[in-house]
Amino acid sequence: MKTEVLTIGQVAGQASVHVETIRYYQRLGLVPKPVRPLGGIRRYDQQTVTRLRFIKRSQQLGFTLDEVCSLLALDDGQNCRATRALAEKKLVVIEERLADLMRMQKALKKLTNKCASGKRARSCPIIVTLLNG
Amino acid sequence: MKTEVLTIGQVAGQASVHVETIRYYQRLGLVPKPVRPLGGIRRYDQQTVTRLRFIKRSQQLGFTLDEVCSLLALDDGQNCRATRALAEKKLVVIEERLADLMRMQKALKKLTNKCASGKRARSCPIIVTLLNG
DNA sequence: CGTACAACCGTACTCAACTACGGAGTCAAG
DNA sequence: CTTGACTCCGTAGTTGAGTACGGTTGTACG
Repeated sequence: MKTEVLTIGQVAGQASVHVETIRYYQRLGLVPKPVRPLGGIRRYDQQTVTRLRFIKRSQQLGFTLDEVCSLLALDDGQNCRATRALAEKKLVVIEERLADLMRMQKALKKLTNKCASGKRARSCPIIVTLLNG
Repeated sequence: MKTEVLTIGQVAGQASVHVETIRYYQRLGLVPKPVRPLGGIRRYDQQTVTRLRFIKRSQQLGFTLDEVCSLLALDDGQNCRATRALAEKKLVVIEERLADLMRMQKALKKLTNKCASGKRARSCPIIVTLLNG
């Protein structure tokens, strides 16, 4: 049962990450570093690929690497409550960021509309707003 | 007409920024650096406060300092077209980020709901999703 | 055996927008 | 005339998630 057959480059290819990224994650402790046989190169198994995909998916959900660390600590799936807590906290943060961006969107839309509809005003309404609040 | 009466600290206070931030902006060329009288301290006028507020408001709309630089170049208000172009470009970026965050929000909501409604599943659905995509 | 391509490793750099630090000089109040 | 707050200046550190560099081994192919 020799599953450790992949080189770091092959793992990177399968997980669609750069080799350097894997080495970076190893430094952070997110990905285990297989033993290096005397004077040889390290070999990885499929689990590493799985773990990298886990990390990438978590990131796509907005988790930082630090938080991914916590998620990985729960990856036996037996701590649903803790996992859900993390997800809910992240959801709150995301909704705050959403509110922020929506405020910006609204303001910018208003400004560009004012600008577009301007009857060649003496002064650009965007600049005026930025100057005077 | 001696308008240059403020110290950097007073400017900072009026604009609600840190002194160090002003000095940083000066290095970037966003804020002019008044001449320093021989062996004295620099004095600022109200315009500097106005400019700092301009910068802050621009940032609140999502502009980077680099972009604020371009906006400042247009601050005579006579280049409405160029200004609007900047605002519209920014709007696009913001709407992309909004879409991204909304995707995350939706996914996280779905996951936490699954988790909440789980009849003590053997495995946490969040973890399972992260593991298997 | 030679060549070319990987892997290994540590260190340093990137981006943005600051923030911190340390030492020297200046200024106003008491 | 001293004290304490403030200013000036340059340099370095912070955060997060990598990316780049450069030199040394390892390895697969012919």
